[in-house]
Amino acid sequence: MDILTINAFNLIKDAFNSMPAFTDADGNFVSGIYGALFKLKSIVKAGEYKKISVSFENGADHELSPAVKSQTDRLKDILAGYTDTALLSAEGCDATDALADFLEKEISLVSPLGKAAAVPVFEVKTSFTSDLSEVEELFSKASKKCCVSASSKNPKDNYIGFYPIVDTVDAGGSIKKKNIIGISLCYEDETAVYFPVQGFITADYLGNKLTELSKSCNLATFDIKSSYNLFTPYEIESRDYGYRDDQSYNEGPRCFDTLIGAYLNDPNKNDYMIEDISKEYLGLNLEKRADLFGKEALANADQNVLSAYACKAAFVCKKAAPLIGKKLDKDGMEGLFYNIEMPLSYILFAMEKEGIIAEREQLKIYGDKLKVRIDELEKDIYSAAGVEFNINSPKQLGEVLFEKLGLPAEKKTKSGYSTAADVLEKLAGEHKIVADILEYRGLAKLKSTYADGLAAFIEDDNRIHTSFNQTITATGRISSTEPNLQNIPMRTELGRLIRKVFVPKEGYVFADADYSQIELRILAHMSGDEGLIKAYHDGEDIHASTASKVFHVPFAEVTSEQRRSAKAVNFGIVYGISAYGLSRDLSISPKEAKEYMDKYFEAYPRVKEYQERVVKEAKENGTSITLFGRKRPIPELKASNFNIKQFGERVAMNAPIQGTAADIMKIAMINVFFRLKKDKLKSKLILQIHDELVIETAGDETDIVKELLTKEMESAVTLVVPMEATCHTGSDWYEAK
DNA sequence: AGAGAATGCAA
DNA sequence: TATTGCATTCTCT
Repeated sequence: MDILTINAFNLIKDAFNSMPAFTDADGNFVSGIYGALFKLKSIVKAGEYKKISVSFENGADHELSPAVKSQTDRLKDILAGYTDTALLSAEGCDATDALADFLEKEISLVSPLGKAAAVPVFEVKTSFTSDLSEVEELFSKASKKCCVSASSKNPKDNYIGFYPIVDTVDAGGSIKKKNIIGISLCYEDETAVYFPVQGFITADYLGNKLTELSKSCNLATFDIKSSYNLFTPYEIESRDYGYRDDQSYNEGPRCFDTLIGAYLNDPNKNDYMIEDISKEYLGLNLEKRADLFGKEALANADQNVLSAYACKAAFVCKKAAPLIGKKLDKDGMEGLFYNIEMPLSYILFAMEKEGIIAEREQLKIYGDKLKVRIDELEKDIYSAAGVEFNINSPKQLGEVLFEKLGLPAEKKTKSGYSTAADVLEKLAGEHKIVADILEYRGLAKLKSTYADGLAAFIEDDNRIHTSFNQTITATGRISSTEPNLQNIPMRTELGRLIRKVFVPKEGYVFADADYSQIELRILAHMSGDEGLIKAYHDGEDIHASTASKVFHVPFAEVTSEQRRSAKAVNFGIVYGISAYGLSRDLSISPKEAKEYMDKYFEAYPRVKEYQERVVKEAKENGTSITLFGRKRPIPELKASNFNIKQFGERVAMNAPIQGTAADIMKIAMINVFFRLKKDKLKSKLILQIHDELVIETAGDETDIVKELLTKEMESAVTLVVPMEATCHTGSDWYEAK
């Protein structure tokens, strides 16, 4: 009777809906929590009830918006912090002053300023329309309002923001289909409008409108790659030349991807969401897409909510683009952005769209073959162990090996025994089960990740369409997901056979070209080391040459063992070496490894100077930089923790080299792509694997493409050492590599 | 369900 | 106690 039970969901919902929403510094809604805590405090203070109980029971979960749900969860966490945990139980806790004080304190914590305050809000008016004549008129207005003169310098402060709404739906296997269900347009500060794909307003229609706009206006969006299936910007459509190291991007209208720009400005982040860009560059809290729509298909979303969201996003693109651009300019990355990354985004789109044929039946046969052997090994392992257990579980495997069988353990990981391959290899002599486990592991990996894994990505056109991601890596490399086609096995013959399922279409072959030691050549260039440069000019085997210098033996007398060691040292140098790391790689003592390194630096003194220089500069500027101006901040260098600082130093040594290699490959891709286009060849660029490009080549174009590919890669950049690329052709990827 | 750890594949 | 990634499986929350 004296107890009041309050439902938290209703509390949050009422509070959230009855006042202007605001968020915390991370962009999460907290106004519902704020209101709920405030109401609770009032009730406690009023003293009408002796006991208070907050219930988190909820019968209609699916009807709640994600924003309400997440705030309710957070409220639960907050209230769980109260000393009397009966607050959350049915009995309830006493409505004391202590509870009121606790609530008061929590109220002050739900805002970044220590008190709740409304944050800046979007002042843009939003609407939507599917009326053809209205849409026509709006596009025409946009075009007039944002027209950029083709002759005079582009001020780059006036953008038409657009934001496509893309719905992702499962299409079986691991395949996801992406549908554009509308786009929003923002061409003035005050208003934005959303055009749902509907009736006469088709995706094609909207795409053509955008292409038209791109002829005369600067367009800004977020993740432009995802809108290329809607439209091709005029600058791409009309382009017939490769990379240009000039400022022609200052003339004529350009497209601006705020995602790519934000990535270049801060490449260390893991993800770039438009909400973050809104917050960071404009100080505006754009609602998180997941908060508004949850996991529901956007096609079913409330048109008003979707429209408002899309409009605000377009507004963010319009307003953030000039600011992102200004920062790029200030940091000397405008050229990198306009001359490399923006055109590259289209190339990646085209490569994804093209895809690569994977033969389903061959993959199945391969997988079945693996299965036979896996089953055999499984049986042997169980009988040797005396129990059946999950071999894939490091925990269970560790128990079997190190407790049941009593093999000597190296307790290495946080959660128990390490069963990593290098540990197991050392135990191979102890028990015959170990070799079986290693073989089992290898085959299971091939089956699950490659045989079965890849098969799930084969679409109706018999092709795998990977995603190339341009804004993931801290160094400027591209990455590949769903599936990752940049880590198809190569080292072992059995694994390498997977590549046989990747074949060109009828009448075509693969042309596969890779750079020869691009990173070491870049090191030679950037360090200016005469010995390294000379070795490359003389066309020497660089690892043998290094071995000759490090071990002080004539070039002709270098043993294969010495060459192998030298190769490992060369790799280590590129990664930012430590004696311990090298010793582990070569299975030698750290002392010996240190000697190798000292001799290496004696042989190539400018390399040592170079490494010291880049670390010093990185410490001064807080960033590393590539030949083409790509920057990577290295906050680790300021750390007080020795290991973290050491890591920062290795990063400072590696990032300019790996990053420059990435820059060069991107330039080569631009040159290759637009050369194929200009020469109207049927052959298409389909894969990039960091230092390797694959072209699906029409049979009658084989010689031309081989020549073109090699030449464009080798001449992408001119360094003090020659760039060398080797091209092979074949009727599958295995043969072509 | 989602996160993190362990493992292993590539350049 | 070497650089950059991504996928799978297991395990815990």
